[in-house]
Amino acid sequence: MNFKEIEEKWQREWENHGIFQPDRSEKEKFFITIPYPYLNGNLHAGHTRTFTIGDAVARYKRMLGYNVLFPMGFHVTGTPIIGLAELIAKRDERTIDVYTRYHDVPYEELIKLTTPEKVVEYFSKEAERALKMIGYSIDWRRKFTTMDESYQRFIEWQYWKLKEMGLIVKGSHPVRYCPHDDNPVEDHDLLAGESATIVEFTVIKFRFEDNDLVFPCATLRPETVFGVTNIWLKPASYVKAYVDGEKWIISKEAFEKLKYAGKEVEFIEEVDAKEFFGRRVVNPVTKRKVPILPAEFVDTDNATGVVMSVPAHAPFDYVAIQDFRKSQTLEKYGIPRQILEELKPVVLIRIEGENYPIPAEGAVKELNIESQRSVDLLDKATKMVYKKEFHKGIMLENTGKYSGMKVSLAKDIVHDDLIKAGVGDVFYEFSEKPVICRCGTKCVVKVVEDQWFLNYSRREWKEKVLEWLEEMEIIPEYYKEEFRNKIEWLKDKACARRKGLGTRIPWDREWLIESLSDSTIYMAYYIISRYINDGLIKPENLTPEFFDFIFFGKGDLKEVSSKTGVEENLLNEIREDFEYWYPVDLRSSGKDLVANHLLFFLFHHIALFPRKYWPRSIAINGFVSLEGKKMSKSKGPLLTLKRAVMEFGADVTRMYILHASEYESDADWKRRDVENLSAHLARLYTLAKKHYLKDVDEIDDLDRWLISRFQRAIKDTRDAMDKLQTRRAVNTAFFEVMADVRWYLRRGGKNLALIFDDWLKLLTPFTPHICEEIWHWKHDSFISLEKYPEYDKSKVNEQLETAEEYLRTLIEDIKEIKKFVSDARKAYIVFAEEWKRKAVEVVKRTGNMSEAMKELMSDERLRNMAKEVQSFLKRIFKEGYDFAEIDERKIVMNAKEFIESETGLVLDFNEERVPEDRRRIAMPGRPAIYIQ
RNA sequence: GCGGGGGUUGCCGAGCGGUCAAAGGCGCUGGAUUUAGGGUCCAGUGGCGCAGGCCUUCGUGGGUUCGAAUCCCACCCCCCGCACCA
Repeated sequence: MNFKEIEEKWQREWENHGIFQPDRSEKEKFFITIPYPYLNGNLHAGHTRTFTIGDAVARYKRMLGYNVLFPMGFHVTGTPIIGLAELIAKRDERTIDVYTRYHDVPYEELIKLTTPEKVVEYFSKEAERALKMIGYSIDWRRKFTTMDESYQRFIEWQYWKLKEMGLIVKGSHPVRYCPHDDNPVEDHDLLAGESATIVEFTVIKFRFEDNDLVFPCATLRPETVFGVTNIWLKPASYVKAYVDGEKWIISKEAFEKLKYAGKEVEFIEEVDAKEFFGRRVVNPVTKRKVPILPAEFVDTDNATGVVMSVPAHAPFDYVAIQDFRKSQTLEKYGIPRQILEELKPVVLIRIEGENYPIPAEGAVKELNIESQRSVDLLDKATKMVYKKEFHKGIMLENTGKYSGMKVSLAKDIVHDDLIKAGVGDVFYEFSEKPVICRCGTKCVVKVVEDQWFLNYSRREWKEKVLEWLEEMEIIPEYYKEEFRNKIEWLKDKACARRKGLGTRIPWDREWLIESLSDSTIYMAYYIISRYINDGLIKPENLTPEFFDFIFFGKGDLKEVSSKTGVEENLLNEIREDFEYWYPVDLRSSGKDLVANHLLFFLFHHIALFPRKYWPRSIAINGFVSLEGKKMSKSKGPLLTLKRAVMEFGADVTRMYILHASEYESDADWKRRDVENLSAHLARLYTLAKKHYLKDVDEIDDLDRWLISRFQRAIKDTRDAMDKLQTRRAVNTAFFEVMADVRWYLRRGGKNLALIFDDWLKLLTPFTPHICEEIWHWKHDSFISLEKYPEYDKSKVNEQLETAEEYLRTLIEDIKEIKKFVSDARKAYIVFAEEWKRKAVEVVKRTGNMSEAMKELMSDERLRNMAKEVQSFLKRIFKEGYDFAEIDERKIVMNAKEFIESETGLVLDFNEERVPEDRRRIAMPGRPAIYIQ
């Protein structure tokens, strides 16, 4: 058998007959979408998984009788494609290597892709080819890319709408930025510091006691401002500068950073920190005058380089002050020693059950820290204190209006209050350093001003989304909680970019709409795109009136027609299409999109469309790794969809990926397992060859058993597919049916054809090509369009199933015993005597030992063997008493030859030959076996 | 740290109060096959056992229960997200 040939043949046939191109009809519709892929490379195993699941569901639903729409488009918005084109143009070695080696792009082809347009052109063609090669039932009439002019009209319309609704606001936000490239930096642009996040420091302005010089102390713990005993500067050169009109003392590094922080900064002069030591500044909150002191641990490259000292709660500060006692530092700077008196820790946070009166002291003692040079230990101590106080701490009386508040709460409130009072500010800093751009420059945090934001933090919007979430089906269910949390957590999102491909913000054309922000409701665009692809709609027809009419039914038909230049009939047609297909019934996606795209997908649908068009369900699937290794588009390893299909075939690839793990968990692609799987599939084919076309003989119990078992497989498979549990579905439909089939054949079954049609149908969503092929040996229709098998309860025969199970156990038992008998020839079978059956029945009814005994003893025959009856009853109670109602003798007699061939023993039913003590073991459902 | 998920027999993974030594696949072992391998088919695959049995396992430690892989509590470990990036 040649998988490849079969697959190509049926893909051709499907396409020629257009069987996956649904139009509006009387049938109930099912609209399933998978996120369109981003085209900065070839489709890989991750796509393979998400798409195959989608296709299996699409095919399944189709066979259930739904009119299924399963469309696909391509995403090209954003910077990576541009970046890729640039790298290729530059002949970047690593890129060339990754794209030839992992993305399977031939070198000669690759080096031609020097513009974004060429990249998109190439990869979209490749993607479409790959998606066809694996046999997805996609309606290709609707494809598009997000660069298409028509799509841009659609996005512009959407953003005008959002703007009208007041959902787009202006704001600023911090980004990672390279001063050299003069551009924001993405993860893959970094040499170091990929995991660094942007941390927001609170700046508290301490003023000189006798002039307006500001010492901006940066802290992550603004709530401890009440415990400040002094402030720290490093004995080094600082900068005096105007910052938004104030004179600030800051480190040199901070001065550079502030230039990007959206502040007006002007250099005045360099100053030596020495000048300030011993002099005093005023705590803007407590008004206490505190001294400026030197400390080596101050990192001038962290925030402002000016630090407030809270010895009670900050181990660094505590230890630095201790150091004064041991060293001559104070003398060195001419500071009187009495100052130490002032530096006593001021405790301002209480923790229930805390051992040490001063938390910082406690941590320092616990870790045995001697000097401020033990930076690692001090970091650890800081974390310890911080963690404890943040979660369990309560603000003390000396914190004024914050007294009694939880620290976790007070922190933010103090921060906000400081800023409101004009004595606070923010300073953005990286959580880890260094952060270095590919060009070798140290990155900074830049605050981007006047940017457009989607106002996701708006309460009413969130409420609506949260409310709808409760109505939706989320698969797996536990993700609903995750969605709830993420909706709450979602803040305003910058939706505009300076660089990249995409659509310009229609009212501010300097900005482009960011790539996730243009992909929120594009499923609605699939309805229109087919008319665009047919040439019936041109970009110039896509006026706001057009979209308003199609999506909302807004406007007078005649007027809309004249304004858009689209015929009335066509407008109606498209409007009806939309009403028919919308909403999206299922959006199935990888779990990486939960906290972004899927949220936006919900938010935008809910904002823009009437309730009846809101998404019905979302499903989340896991990732794919390769031989246990994480895949990476830009670094490898990577397995392209195309390569998988070329090497293993479409059906094998599909079945493997569906069966590799259950829907929500991660799957691992193991080459060896994949190879093995083709053997399984080949077995199906071989079985078909042997049995599918055979006429069915008269049906016997064994056939009925197979049919009965098969009913369960149908039920289980459907149940699994309804929950998108593809692994379970494949396991049941393929492997477990296969196991039954093997038993059936081993038992001498001859009529496998009985279930074959239905078996093929059952498997069609998973392995459509081979099923289509075999099906056509007998039929002219497409199995892909056949009706999915239905569970028929009347065909389930419990008795027969129990009988087969009985037989299986009997054979196992005989084999088990046989192990212990050398030179075994005969197996004597003795069935339980009739009275035992009766006894079981009595026990079942009475459920009580003494009552059962009493009743049985009323039978004279049994009374004569009271002892044996009693011990039997004991045994039933001990071992349980659930025996099936089957005719054991008949079953064994009918299967005599089979048992003999399976066990290699001759069966004998002559009870005389069996010793008394063996014979007595016989139970209903479990005969005595004696082997000689 | 916060939030979500998870730790099952050699591996992947089902099971989620009794029918569980625990589905299915992989791997391994043995057998069959006009028997070189490979493929295919069949069987076995925790330990012990001269009779269908017994013993020990489901991250660790407790608990609830006649009975727990399954329920409760504590602890340990792993994965993912924490954003402006597709």
